[in-house]
Amino acid sequence: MQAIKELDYRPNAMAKGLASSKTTMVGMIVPDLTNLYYAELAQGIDAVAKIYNYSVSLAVSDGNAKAEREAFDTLRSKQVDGVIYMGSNPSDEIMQLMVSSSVPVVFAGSVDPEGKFPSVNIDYIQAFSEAAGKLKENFEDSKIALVEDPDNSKLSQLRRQGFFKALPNGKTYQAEDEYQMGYNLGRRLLSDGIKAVIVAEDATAVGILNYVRDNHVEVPEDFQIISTSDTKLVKMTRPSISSVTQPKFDIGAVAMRLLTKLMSNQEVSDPAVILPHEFVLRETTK
Amino acid sequence: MQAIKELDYRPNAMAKGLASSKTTMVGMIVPDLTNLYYAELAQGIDAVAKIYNYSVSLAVSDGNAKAEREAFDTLRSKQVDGVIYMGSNPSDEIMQLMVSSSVPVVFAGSVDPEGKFPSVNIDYIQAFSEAAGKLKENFEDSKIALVEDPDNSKLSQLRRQGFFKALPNGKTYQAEDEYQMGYNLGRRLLSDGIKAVIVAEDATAVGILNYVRDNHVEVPEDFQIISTSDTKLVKMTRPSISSVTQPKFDIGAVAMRLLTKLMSNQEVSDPAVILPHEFVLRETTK
DNA sequence: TTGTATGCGTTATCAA
DNA sequence: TTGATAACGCATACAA
Repeated sequence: MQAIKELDYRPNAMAKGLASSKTTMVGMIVPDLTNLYYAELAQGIDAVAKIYNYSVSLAVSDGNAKAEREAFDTLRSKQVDGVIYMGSNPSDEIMQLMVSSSVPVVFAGSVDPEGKFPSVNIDYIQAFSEAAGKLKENFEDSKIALVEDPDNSKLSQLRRQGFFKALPNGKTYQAEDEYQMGYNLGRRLLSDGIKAVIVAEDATAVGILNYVRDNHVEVPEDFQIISTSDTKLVKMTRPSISSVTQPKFDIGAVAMRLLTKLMSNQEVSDPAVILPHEFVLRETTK
Repeated sequence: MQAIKELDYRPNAMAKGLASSKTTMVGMIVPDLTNLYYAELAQGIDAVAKIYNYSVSLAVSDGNAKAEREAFDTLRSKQVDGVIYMGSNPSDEIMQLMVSSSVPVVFAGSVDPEGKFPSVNIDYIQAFSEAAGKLKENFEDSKIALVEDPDNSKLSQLRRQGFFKALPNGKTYQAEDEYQMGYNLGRRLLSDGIKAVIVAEDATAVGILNYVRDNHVEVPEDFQIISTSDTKLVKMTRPSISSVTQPKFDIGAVAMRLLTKLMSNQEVSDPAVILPHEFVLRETTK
């Protein structure tokens, strides 16, 4: 203890890792850090990683299959003890890699299409069904649309399932998760006579809102919007956007906690954790 | 090559690291991932880290001295080959740790108070002076305010220096980098008769804008706003916010590139890189 | 060029 | 309980 002070000794993590075959490092695969949804998940992940003394190795996947694969590969070569996967549409390729890799994986705010991995999510079907229900009161089905990712991911399917459960005759539109894509879509929505939308991604929702407002349509009088991630964004617009809320920080935190259990071979009672969502009424609905 | 395929052999990064005393891992200290300014820097960092085959180990510092210290400590124990520091106000503590640690450090979008480390930034004095100049045309000095972080960091000093260079009789207000803090400050600004503000942080700027608008003040007619980070946020508000633009992705990228040079002991010609900024006129100024 | 031993800083094993 | 020693998987230096 004396010497440890005097020499400012610090254990060498690599030697430790080599000998114990544990790195106390987890990989975090994330599509895009500038997407606030994932950023907030990441904060939750980081927070509990700290508590359990894990470092987190970042791997931005851009949501494309190749980068995703490479991200997972470098994580593996780094001998991470586990990985948190985020992404709306995991490629078949990475799914295969993951199942065959033997490192524990948990999905955070992302749905595993085959249900092979533990995951933490909200009940998307229920959430989208409820959101659709709010709009049903004011408009006929055919005037209400779901704006979803162009991918045909399991997540998209769940959202659609919930949406159609409440609105069997609702419409669907595709737009990538970008502000400008939403803005561009606004034109089509208006010309198609759509009166209300549920939007899968916040940035897209803001884009739609701005297009609609820029074209002098009154919100919520003549057009209503419900967003479904409830990031900081939707509180910053005017009118502010009503939204399904998700406990994003907690989703990340619980996912990471789950992973720590897996990494220490503890039993996991329920591998598919569902956290509660809510609905916040703001100014784009009434 | 045959065997490498058959056995799906992957080199063990730890053994490699132990033997070569290189980890091909860099640490990234970031105050808050949900701050889009840092998120965009991080994307730039990650992009060139990939190119040079470095992994990046994430360490969220919350901008507080203790967490910052711990972040740096765990990075060191992980034997990272270098670290990218981000943060508006590095504590004395971490500065000391860094100088005494012998691992290469570069500051990205963050100013080193003592100029001891290589860094990548814009010319804050110039940028804030120019921004202030735009407002000077329309209002008298005493009606124009700089909204800055409450910390008295070197960065804040530079901003102030630029601001006062153009507006010797300008005012200053403090607000933490949060939407709500900006919103709250809005009240004081209006009651003090302020007519135009330059805001150091985007989220704060949006808060001010919304307060002002919510209280039926016309923007830009009766109140003008200039933001200075130009994150996605400022394009999403209505009116959209005029802003000093920063090449955030590039700042991160160049910082990481610089770090790779340092890590391979190459000479670095200019350790304090200044990247060009611009000004984008949007709807909160005229 | 190809092969062989030694060291990297720990953990883990086994003996004392 | 303590102490010595063999892995851990790769680099590196040296010998063949």
